[in-house]
Amino acid sequence: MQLDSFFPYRLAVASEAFSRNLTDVYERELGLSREEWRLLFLLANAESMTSLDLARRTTLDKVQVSRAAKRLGEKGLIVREIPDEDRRIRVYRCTTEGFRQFRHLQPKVQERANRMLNAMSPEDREALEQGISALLKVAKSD
Amino acid sequence: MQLDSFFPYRLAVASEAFSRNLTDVYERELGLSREEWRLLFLLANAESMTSLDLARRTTLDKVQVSRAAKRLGEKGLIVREIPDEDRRIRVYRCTTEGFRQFRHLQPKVQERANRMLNAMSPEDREALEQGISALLKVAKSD
DNA sequence: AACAAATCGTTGCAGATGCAACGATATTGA
DNA sequence: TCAATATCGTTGCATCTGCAACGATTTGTT
Repeated sequence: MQLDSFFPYRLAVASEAFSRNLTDVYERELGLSREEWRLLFLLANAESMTSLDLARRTTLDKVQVSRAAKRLGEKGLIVREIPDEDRRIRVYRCTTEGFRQFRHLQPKVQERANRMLNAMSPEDREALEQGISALLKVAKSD
Repeated sequence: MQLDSFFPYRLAVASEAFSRNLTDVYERELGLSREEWRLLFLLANAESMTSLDLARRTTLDKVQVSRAAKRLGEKGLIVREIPDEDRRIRVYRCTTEGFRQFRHLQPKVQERANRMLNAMSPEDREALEQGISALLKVAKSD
């Protein structure tokens, strides 16, 4: 058995290569890490979210959320609020600037992703989508 | 557009989940990182390899190879040699213990991978294999 | 031969990461 | 009520990581 034919390895390499390609975009344009990008993505599409919501929906733990949110705050892209109902919790929302930057950036990221996906045949693309969906179901629970 | 339906995100989540599952095995059994596991994998299937060979075939850079190899050496799983032809280069090879541990560990890792893959339907599994192969081709070069 | 440039591996350092401990707040139960 | 317990976010710390710089060695040039 060769490493290059070991499926888990191939999956990891493909995913890393794809991811790095996208990271290039928001890293260079806005200086965002992948974690920050994920939070901005969620917050740009929601009125507001708590840390726990963010953690659940990004597969980040609370420390990562806390730090990524802190940096996004320092960049003026999101703001943090402490609700009176429960002062342990933090509620985040996009700033106007955050929305603006996201609207500017998202199409570029999408375009970069599409560039790679469009380099594949429609059949391969569909297979990939189907395979990843199926894998998500079985790998998540385990 | 929701984050959960954004393909790059789904790919990353699936890959991370899969990878973490396998890491559990060689992390717990031998205290190996993913980098170390990759090097051991290559060296257990080759007579010997140089740092450059290892780097090329693992998508690790030379620093990662150097550090992972150092740790594998400290664990007695591989040895390092400096060839007389070119004393800048390092040549690595598995120790008897390295081969032994790999033969012991590899089936367990494979089994864990198979457990997840077998939880998928044959069609999904095939689609996944096809999709990842195609993705590797386009994402690597870019 | 001798010096400049290139190659290779390692190390130092700054920043990132994961984990446990902590402080603040809220909930529970006696 | 109030003390014990649980929840949430942040911080400290040890470790890991990526990058540039470095020393050792080899190659190329004159």
